[in-house]
Amino acid sequence: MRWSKAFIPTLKEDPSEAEMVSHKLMLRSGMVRQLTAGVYEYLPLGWKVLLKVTAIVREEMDRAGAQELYLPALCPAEIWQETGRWTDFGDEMFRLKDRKQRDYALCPTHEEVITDLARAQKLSYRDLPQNWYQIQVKFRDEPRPRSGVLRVRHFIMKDAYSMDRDQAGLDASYLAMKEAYVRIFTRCGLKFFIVGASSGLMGGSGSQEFMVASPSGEDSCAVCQACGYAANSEVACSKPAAPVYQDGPLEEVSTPEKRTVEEVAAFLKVPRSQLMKSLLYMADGQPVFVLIRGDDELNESKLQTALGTAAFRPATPEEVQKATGASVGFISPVRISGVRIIADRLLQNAAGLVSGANKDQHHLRNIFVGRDLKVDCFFDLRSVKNGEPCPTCGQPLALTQAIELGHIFKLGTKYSQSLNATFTDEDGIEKPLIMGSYGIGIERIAACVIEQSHDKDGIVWPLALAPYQVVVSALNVNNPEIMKAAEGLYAELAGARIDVLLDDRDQRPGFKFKDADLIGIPLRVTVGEKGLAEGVVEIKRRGGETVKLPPAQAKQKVQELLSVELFPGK
RNA sequence: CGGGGCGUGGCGCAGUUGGUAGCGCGCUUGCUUUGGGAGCAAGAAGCCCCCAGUUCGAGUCUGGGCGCCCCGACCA
Repeated sequence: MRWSKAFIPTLKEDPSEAEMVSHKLMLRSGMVRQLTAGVYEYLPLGWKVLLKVTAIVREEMDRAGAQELYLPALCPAEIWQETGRWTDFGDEMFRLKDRKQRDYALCPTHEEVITDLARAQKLSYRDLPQNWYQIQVKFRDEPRPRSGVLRVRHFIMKDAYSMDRDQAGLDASYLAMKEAYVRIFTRCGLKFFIVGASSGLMGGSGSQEFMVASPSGEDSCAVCQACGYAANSEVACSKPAAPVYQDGPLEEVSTPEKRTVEEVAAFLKVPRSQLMKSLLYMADGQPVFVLIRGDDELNESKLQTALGTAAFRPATPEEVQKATGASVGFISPVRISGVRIIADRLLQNAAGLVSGANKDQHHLRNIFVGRDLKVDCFFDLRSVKNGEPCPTCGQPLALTQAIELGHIFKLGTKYSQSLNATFTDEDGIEKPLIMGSYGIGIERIAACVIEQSHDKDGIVWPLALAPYQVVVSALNVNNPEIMKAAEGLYAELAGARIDVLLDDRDQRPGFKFKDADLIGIPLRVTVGEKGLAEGVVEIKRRGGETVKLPPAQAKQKVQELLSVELFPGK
């Protein structure tokens, strides 16, 4: 490609809407432009990078035995209604009607479609296992798109779905995908880690996420350096020290206008850990008390698992009044009957607690959980805090912000059962397919690589993802000698099937260097008057050292540098 | 959905007590220049987010919308 003909609209200044480095650099390097909130256009340079990413993904998925197919993004409501997710997805699903007023969705994910495909095939155990994948656009009406290409409403995903006859088969399929993911992210040059994760709306028995540490990440992960325990905070647990409780007679105390944990603890001169937060939630339309220690934070992901439903929310002040007779801040399950009570495990056998008296401006002291209220069930409901002991080895856990790049799920039979997707086993009996699902955010890979690999001048692409591997900079297009040498090299490199860009723009050298650095091309071959006077061209690694050598040897040297970088360690 | 910020040439921004819009970058043309985002000269390019008001007169004041960004909530 000749730069003079290429559409690479670079920007000298940072666009004001961008906050993250990757966002700024993607805009400045002319990779992407925003069309509207959470919707991006990929310009030629950005698209080339995505093509490099998807090529790696395809190679590794194929190597792992998966087969590529292509499913529609437009999908009728019926199959979503069959699994219940027409409702579960709520506002996050883009919905539309056709001319006959039939409901459709723009698919946010494809379990329903793939399962529908599988059930129509009347599979035999002989056909199994199967693993089908696609690289395709997904639509999600995010409440708040942000961070450039990281959280968007329209994005490309590689999604794969495995079908097995039994759990052992699923385990093998899952492991194969996990290994493929490790290879994919490694080849993309990413530093990543794997955490145990919540299955959320997807359902199923277990899942893991592939994470890249980043202060801008939206997920928090608890990681143990000592034993390797790593989990998303949605599911992470810890072994906090067992508190010592002092028992005493239940008593009511006046606490005028003291509503929050801080206010009450300060007023009564007790540590926050001695308070019991009594939260009233509405779950599937029924009130439920959720109890947690005063110094802990309720983890809503864990609460969802405990409640077994996603349809829950904090009760309104009116609902609180109706259930307890008091206002928010002065309630507890003590002396309340007919309301389900769930509590964090740390409150098991807890005594001497302070919580609301169900009477405005009053609290209770010395609440003894075993005596004064009856908890229906204890769960782990609290969020892990930085530095708490690891649940497996006891060493301190570190909380790290991270970006989710991929997520793999053991779905089991959630979709095959609700959609009746079965196979016929050896014994002639139809059984539900045991399924797994595996996703990778394609754009996120590109953004995370930029986050991890850039300097003050711009992107530093690893060779595997670079839109061009080499740029030949002809420093003065009005000098025939330079142009002859540059054109010659360009033709030679292109002929060797190297992705090469010829900077033949009528610009000053500094301008060209800045641009080349900005878009992050790994190797730059500089053809200028200075060099030619000595009979050499210069080959410079992005952000690295320069070698000078005669033009005739340049191609070989470039190939050498490229092959070293493409197969690191070999 | 709560809180905050911002909408003015393609991009980054300025615009005073209300008086008919400007700077830098980019773009076009010419000349000079050519090793880290050149200089000079001449140009083109603006429904000042939209709609209503107030006013002789609104980018500026008032009201109502819409859009975008950030924080939180939410979220494979």
